[in-house]
Amino acid sequence: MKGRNQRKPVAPPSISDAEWKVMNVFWDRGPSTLREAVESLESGSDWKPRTVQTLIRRLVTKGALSVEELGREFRYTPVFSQADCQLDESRSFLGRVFDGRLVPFLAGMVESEKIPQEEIEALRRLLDEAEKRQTPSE
Amino acid sequence: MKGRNQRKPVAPPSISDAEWKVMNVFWDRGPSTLREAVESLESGSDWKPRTVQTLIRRLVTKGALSVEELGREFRYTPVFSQADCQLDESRSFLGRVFDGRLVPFLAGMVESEKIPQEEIEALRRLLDEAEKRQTPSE
DNA sequence: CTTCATGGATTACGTGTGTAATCTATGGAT
DNA sequence: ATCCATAGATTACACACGTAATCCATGAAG
Repeated sequence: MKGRNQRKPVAPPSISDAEWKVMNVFWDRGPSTLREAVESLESGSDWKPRTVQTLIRRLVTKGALSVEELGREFRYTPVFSQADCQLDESRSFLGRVFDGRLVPFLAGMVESEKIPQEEIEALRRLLDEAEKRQTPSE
Repeated sequence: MKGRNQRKPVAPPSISDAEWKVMNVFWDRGPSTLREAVESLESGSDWKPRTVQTLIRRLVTKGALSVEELGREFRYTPVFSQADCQLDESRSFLGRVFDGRLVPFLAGMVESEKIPQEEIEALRRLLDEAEKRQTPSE
C-alpha cells in the first residue's frame, strides 16, 4: 500500500469544461507529465502552465487522473476511458435537456444543422448495426 | 421605458441543471407566477418555495425569463423557445465532449444503451427526412 | 384593526470553476 | 558553488450554483 491510494470509484467523476480539454490531452497522448500536457495544450489554449497544473491537480483529487512518481516529476494517467466519460456526460446531458430521450435530440439536430450526406449515411449504418446486435437472429 | 428593460440577447443564456427544471415548467405551462411554478414543481422536486424563487430570479437576471407585473405578483415568461435552448445546449455538449461530432456520440449511445426497436425506426425516419430536405430534387 | 401567509428583495454559505500567483525545493547550467 | 527554470504545494479571488433563511410589505382572513 503506497499511501494516498484512492480507489477507483465505480463511476467517472463529473468533469468540467476546462477539465475536458485537459483530459483529452491525456487520452490522446497516454500517461504524460505536466510539461508534456502543457506543451500539447499550447496550441489551442492560452493557459499558463500554473493553470494547467491546477486543472490536473483537481482532476487527480476527483479521481479522474492517477499519479505515479517519475523521477522528480509526476506522471498522470486517466483512470477512466474516454468512452466511459463520454457516455456518462451523454446520459447526463440527455437527462437534463431532453428528459433522457434520444429521438428529440436527434430531431433537433437534423432540423437545424446541415448534416452532410456522408454523416447521414454513417448514422444509418450505426442504426443498422444496433438493430442487428439487438435482434441476434431472425 | 419601464426601467429594467433588458433587451432580448441574440443567444439564449447558459442554463444550469436546476434552472432547466424550472424553465421546463414555464415551457410546459406558459407564462406563470411563482406560486404556479412552485405548485408544478412540488411533484418531482423537494425545493422550498424560496429556492424556486431564487432560481426564477436568476433566470430573469440572465435573460431567460421576462417579467410582467400582474396585480401584486409577477408573471414570468420564457424569452427563448425550448427548442432554441435545447439546440444551444446540444451544440455546447457536442463541442465539449465529442469535439462537435455527432457520429461518435450516436455510436456511443447505440453501443452502450439498448435502444428499443421503435426508437431505431424513429431515428431512421429522421435521417430520411433530413436527407430529403437537403436534397430538394434530384 | 390585527394577524398571518406569501411575494419580492436581500443576504447567506459551502462547493465548483476559470484562471492564475506565490512559495519552496531541486536538477541542470555556468 | 551559485543561480535559474520549473515542478509541486499552497493560496487567491471572483463568479456560478444549489439551497435556502431573513426582512419587509401587503392582501386576505378573522
